[in-house]
Amino acid sequence: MSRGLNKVMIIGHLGRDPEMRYTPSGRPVTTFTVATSRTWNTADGERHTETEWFNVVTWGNLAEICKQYLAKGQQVYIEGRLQTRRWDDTEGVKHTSVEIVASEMMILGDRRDSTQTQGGEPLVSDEIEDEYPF
Amino acid sequence: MSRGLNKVMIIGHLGRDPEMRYTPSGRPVTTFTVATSRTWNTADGERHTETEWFNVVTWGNLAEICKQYLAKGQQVYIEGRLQTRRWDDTEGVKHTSVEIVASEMMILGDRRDSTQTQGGEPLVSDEIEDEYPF
Amino acid sequence: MSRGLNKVMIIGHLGRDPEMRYTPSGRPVTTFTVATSRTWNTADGERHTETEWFNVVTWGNLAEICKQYLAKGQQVYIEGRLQTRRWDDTEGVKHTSVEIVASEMMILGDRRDSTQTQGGEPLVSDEIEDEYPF
Amino acid sequence: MSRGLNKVMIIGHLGRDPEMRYTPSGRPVTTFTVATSRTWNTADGERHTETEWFNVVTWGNLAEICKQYLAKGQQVYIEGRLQTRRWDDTEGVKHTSVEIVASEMMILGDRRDSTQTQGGEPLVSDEIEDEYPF
DNA sequence: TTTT
DNA sequence: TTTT
Repeated sequence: MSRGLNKVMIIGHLGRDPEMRYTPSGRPVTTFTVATSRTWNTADGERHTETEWFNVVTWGNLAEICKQYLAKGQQVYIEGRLQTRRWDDTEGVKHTSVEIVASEMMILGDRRDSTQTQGGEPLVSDEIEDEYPF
Repeated sequence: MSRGLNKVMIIGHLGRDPEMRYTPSGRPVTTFTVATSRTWNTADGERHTETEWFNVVTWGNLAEICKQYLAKGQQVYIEGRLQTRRWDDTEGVKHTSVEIVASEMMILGDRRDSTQTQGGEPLVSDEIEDEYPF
Repeated sequence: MSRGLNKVMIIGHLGRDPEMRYTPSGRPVTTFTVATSRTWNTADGERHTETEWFNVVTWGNLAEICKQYLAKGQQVYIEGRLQTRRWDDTEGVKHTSVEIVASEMMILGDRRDSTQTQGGEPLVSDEIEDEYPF
Repeated sequence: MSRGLNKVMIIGHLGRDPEMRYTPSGRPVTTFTVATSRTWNTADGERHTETEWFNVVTWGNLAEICKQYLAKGQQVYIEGRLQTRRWDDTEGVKHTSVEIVASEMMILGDRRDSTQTQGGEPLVSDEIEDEYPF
């Protein structure tokens, strides 16, 4: 049971390929950015678009899956909680980082496209399927 | 139809009374902060609590309702989208603000308590009910 | 990673005390109902309220927690997935049951109230706190 | 402000083309079905898939957009509330229908594919874009 | 830095 | 009835 709700759900496109590293204790962490766009018409009929960028962090198994199957440009659904981190850099300047700690990820759209984006030969569905460890 | 999803849902308690102001064009804006707590046990059995604070912004009718019915300490459900604003202050220092632009608000728990918190006589449920304009 | 999203989030009040039973293999299952109300005004100024009832099912640890801490009338947040079950009864009549298989539960409002509802002495917050196994 | 939360969010594929009709008062209503699949591995390593079907109802502008841009097989995000309707048919048999009354819809994946699915010539992106009234 |  |  939880004592509060802190839930973020986004659908958008990756701004760059995911990056994976390991904590000193060997735990995988993958980070990437996701752009979500919003379009609306003003009263005078003009059309506006605003893009909000999210920093996404994933841990453990999900980190490995994200590293392996996600690439720049792909459309994804991400669910997680919002986390603000604050730190001082070596020159004493304060920094704040807001990020989504993801608990769920879902690749949207056609998977063949996404595989092609990662370079290499396009795979047929069955071959992709067989590769999926989940 | 939207082109991306940017949805935040939180349940927590107000850190202070809401503040309402008006834009130059007369549109009401109400802001307040909400704390959401998360508790978990580490592998060695220790218990941790972490609190994430959210800045909430509401506009129009919802701004007026929030000003009128919310108070410090109350438990609320807030739904909206995340928005990052960046600006330079008069000394040229860069600032970033992350806030939830709320589209839904729901008072949780017993309303008599919340009314008492706002000062004045405690009201019975029916009397409160009659006051609600929505 | 999931292949589809099936997510339900509700806030409402329990229609009756939860009921716990065990599967043949000893796994606890707790069920209860939750009412969520929606109020709106029609064009001609009349006010309407509609109540939607949800059947909630919880398994394992969450089932035990729900049995122990929830009671009729309490306000809760429930998150889970929607599941439709179909079966024929002994007379061959077809039945359909739609229920939320809960993954998250959160008691809303003041806990002292909820404890009182369960009968027995009202507890102060700290005492309740100590009892919580999660 | 709402008095309860009743929110459903799904991502899945349309089981058939949407159907639009009009109420006696001329209000458009579009209905379609969406399949959401869930895959998991049992303890003994077997893989299971379960599909949950949702009936989706949309009204007004959203109904017209869904009729115009959705087709069988497309992947969509749908957000709305769950509604149960009960009625007796002409032979006195009781019926129950559970459906999502949608408030948001988002087409996922590549739009060119979805347009092709609707039959006719595949369109290039710009041509599709120009057609979009929102 | 994404996408339509 | 969908999709991977």
